[in-house]
Amino acid sequence: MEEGTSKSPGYTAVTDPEYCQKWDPREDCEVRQILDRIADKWSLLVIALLDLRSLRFTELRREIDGISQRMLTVTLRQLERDGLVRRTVHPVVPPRVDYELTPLGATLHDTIEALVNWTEAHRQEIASARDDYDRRAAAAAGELVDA
Amino acid sequence: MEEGTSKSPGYTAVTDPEYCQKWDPREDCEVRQILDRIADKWSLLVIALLDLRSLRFTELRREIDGISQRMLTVTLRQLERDGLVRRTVHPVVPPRVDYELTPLGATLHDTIEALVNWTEAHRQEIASARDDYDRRAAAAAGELVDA
DNA sequence: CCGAATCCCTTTAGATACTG
DNA sequence: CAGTATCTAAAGGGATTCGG
Repeated sequence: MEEGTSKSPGYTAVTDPEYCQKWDPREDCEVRQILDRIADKWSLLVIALLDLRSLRFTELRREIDGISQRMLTVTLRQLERDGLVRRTVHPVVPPRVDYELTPLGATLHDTIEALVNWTEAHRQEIASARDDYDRRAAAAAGELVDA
Repeated sequence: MEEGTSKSPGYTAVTDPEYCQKWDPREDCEVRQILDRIADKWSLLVIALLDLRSLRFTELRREIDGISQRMLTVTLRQLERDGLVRRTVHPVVPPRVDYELTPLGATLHDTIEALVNWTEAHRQEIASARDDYDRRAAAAAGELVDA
């Protein structure tokens, strides 16, 4: 166990201090901080859409059903700050702001695609797992009433 | 463009109605619903840890710095409901509850590893992008004061 | 008109005390 | 030990307003 680097690059023993430090949320720009940004409800959606083609603010808003203007603005600013998205303001009337992935943002393509594909591949299993769980929970609640 | 399935399985044109419906957050167990669960701050961390080995409640709590008991409980319940995590209660004193990935949960290994590896590989770029952004923002604020 | 900043209110997360 | 209950803090959504 002295080495343990060949099999799984990002994974080591849970008790490995280096592993724990890497995940420490207090360190600036450590894995947790970045993961919290990427693994975000809206960020992921924005990146997935911009990976197809560059879009305007309103186009994104229309595509992402349920997002508020405020959260779209906030999300885009965070992604811009992290260098994943480029924001281009066209000084025209009416105003036009285009958003596109930067080269860095584009490197997320494979990763996000993998995530989306996994989700699509397993949604039926998850749906039935939820049904099972809910049915059991309902049954357990029924027993409590009986008792 | 009639086919368009060879290159990128999960990706189609933004205006494709099927693509849009797939992402509709109102549909039960559609992609968005599942993605919101997987691509969650704590869920991802829990799954990554359980992918190494099964852990007890308190072990998870200790490993995931910053998580509250409540959010760990909530997260684990959601993952259990979705069939990704199995919860085993040992009827002993003091009580002992073990959490492990189900076979379904284990299939997330590659995907999550890819996400973690991407994060590790690009954290420097993101850190400098943030510095750039913040320095520019500060400079812009300075100009406003001057003006 | 579009993009975004602001205000207000609701929902959710986080901290802590308590229980089987 | 492994949670639940409760309270407080913060994030998110909606409507309005403003600047270009």
